[in-house]
Amino acid sequence: MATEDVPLPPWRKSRKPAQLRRQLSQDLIVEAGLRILDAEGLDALSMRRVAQEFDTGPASLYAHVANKEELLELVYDRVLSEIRLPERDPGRWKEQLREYMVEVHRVLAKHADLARVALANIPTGENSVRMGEFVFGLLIEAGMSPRDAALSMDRISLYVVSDAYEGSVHFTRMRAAGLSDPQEYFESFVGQIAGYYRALPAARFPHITKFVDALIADDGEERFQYGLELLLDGIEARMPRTP
Amino acid sequence: MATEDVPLPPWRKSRKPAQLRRQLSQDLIVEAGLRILDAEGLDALSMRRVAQEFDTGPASLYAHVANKEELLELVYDRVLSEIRLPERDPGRWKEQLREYMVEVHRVLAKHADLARVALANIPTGENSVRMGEFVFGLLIEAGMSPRDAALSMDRISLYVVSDAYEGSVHFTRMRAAGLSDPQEYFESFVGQIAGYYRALPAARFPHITKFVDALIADDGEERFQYGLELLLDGIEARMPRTP
DNA sequence: ACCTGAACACCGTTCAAGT
DNA sequence: ACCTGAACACCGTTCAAGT
Repeated sequence: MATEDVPLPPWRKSRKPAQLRRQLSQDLIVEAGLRILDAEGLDALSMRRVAQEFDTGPASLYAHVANKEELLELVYDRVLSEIRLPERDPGRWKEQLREYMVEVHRVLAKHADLARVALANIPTGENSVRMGEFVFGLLIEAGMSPRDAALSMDRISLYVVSDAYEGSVHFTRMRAAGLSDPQEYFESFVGQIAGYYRALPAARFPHITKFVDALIADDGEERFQYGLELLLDGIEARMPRTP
Repeated sequence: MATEDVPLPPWRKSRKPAQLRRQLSQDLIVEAGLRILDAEGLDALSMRRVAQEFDTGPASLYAHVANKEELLELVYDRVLSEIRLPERDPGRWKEQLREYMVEVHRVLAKHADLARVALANIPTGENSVRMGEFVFGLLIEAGMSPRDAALSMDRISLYVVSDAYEGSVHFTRMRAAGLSDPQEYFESFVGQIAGYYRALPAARFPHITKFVDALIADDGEERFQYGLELLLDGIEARMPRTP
């Protein structure tokens, strides 16, 4: 993959001389991991698959990363580095917070089911603290108490990451089903859910069966927005008055 | 594990006659899976490990469950069956919703990292719809529009499950570290975080470094409660006036 | 219909041996 | 210091053969 070798004639035992060993590095490994993640998903991102990218075995990676967990955290932080943060403007804290959440969500959604890494690992990489300083600082400067700001920041992060992960579950299922058109997948999935709801016994499930249309009306993006506004309104209620 | 056999003398080839084959069933398999989950965590819950519980190989399970995913969903629904729901009282919708969220969170937290199954699978088992009918019906009866009720229910579920999962990540780490006292783990973990924050350059991270105490003040339970109230307040703001 | 052993195509990590 | 092949201890699932 790395260097395009001329293939050896089949009767020659293809033994690479030791001098041609690949020159690995942590950065190269992380980039390869990210490529695999984007193209094939998190489940395909194995140590063996990454090593394959350098025509070698998985043992070669352990000189540059401690283990798979560290590799995933490095890939995660690499992706977070794509997030650009504006200058803080506390007077517009609500708009800025909304924009921030949408931006983080967008970047995570771009990279398959990477959000699962964040959920499973409580990341503390460079970019995580950079983002933490932005949100925490914004809330503090807008007048919130440090305790409320810390708690709000924490809940905001959980919400964005968990919703991004939920979205990626659908994406992964779509890929597993061999579909490539999100629209097509979405309609067939929603159709199945609707059919299931309609088939439920109305006596035991009166509200679900009565309002199936409302239950399937909103897609992932609208659901994300709704929860986002719920949280923002809750946070606003805890913000000191600024009339 | 299942039947307490008298051990064979070592010189006897211990070959079970075919008539003594285990009598498997889906229920027995699900119960065994739940036992393993509770005792050793979700990562230990493999088809091979479940089969071991019946002194057989993993292939034997496939007559009763389609695959591992189905087994996990069955275990998940089995756990949800522990949740008791009260009579709906729309006048107390906020209290009832709070109690519901706390109850679901409590049951999930009891069963290791099972919440991961919910997050990865969009469950549609019997108990999921039972819970859905409760929450959706409560919001409808309290006067909410079907659309808002559907969206609110969806966000509530995501919040409870994702927070339960986040909590279980700590629990799993505690077990991996060989600790058994949550207090001990919590203090060492929080101590590490605090040390990391304090060591950050104050020029780039002025707010984090200044308010370390506030950032580490609240534990998982308090963070869960805080987000819960954020959501409830947001939902209340979308509820028609009832003065 | 249900159960089984063996096999297939994978995993992450370790270790001794190479350069 | 960095890279490697081989091995270890695992996975989920399939399949032909048994009862």
